[in-house]
Amino acid sequence: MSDKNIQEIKKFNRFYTRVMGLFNLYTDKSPYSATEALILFEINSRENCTAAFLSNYFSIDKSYMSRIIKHFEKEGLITKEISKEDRRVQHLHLTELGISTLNSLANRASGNVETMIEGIPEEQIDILIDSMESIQKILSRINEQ
Amino acid sequence: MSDKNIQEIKKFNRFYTRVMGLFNLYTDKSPYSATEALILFEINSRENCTAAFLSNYFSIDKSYMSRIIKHFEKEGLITKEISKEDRRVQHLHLTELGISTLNSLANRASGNVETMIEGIPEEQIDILIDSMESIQKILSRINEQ
DNA sequence: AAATATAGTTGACAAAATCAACTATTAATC
DNA sequence: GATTAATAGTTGATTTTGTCAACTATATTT
Repeated sequence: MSDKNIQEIKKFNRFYTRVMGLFNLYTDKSPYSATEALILFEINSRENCTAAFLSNYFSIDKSYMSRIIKHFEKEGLITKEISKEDRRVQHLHLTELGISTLNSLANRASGNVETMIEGIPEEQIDILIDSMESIQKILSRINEQ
Repeated sequence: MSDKNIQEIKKFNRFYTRVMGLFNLYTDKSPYSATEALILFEINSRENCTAAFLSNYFSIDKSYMSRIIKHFEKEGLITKEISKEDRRVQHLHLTELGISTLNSLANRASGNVETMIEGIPEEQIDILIDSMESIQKILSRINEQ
């Protein structure tokens, strides 16, 4: 692999790290961190999501994950339900409050994205979206759990 | 702006957040955090870099930045030099040790990027790089300090 | 000269994350 | 089928990361 390519990818990583820092998606003025928002999102998206899955998926220590989940439960955002097949595992589900909290975080994130791209001409946005889709497609192995 | 586009960008943000988490660029098995690595990188890249610049550039609280810099100084990675034009400001410079530390962090990051893209065919990599360049170009307003 | 603004520091604190030890349960091996 | 190993999740202790407000020193504005 050419070193030039590696350098270019690293440059993009630095760039995009900062983009996400500046538009701290989900996070600003919210009592929930970006990590917590992403976790809520996954709990909502997956049938029978578990702490072990989330811990592995986000490479977050299971003890920390346990505390985040405990916190969500205490706040009334989620419920835990012990699996019938395996009594060690707990399926996670958003409550009504959890769903509406996630929605408000998601709306905030949408607002931030709008700010991020405001003023960019339509055809540039199309290129942006295409590029983002390409990157995901090419790196999608990562999506495998 | 179409909601579909917003959703697609948010999806990419979630995706790439995780990519960066998994390949925690710079960071793994290193005594320096990703933030610290990025700061060292900037100090090295900019003439007369200052704490105020870094604080603003990365949206990091100036008190925290002050401590990170103090830590670098204590470790012998940087030196501070009071500006002649304005005695409030301190120009930051990497020492030899700072440079070699940054190099070793950068090598580690390169290794991680290689792992990230290994097995991806050449022409896909080209698309990946092009896409990354497009995104940077389109969002580059952000780079303005 | 006085008021404001900026660069950086410090103390106190809070939030985020890690590590190791632990319980409970299930799966694998003898 | 008993023993061992593995997995899901929890808890306590601790460290790292980040925030907030007050402060000093210098520079800029009025």
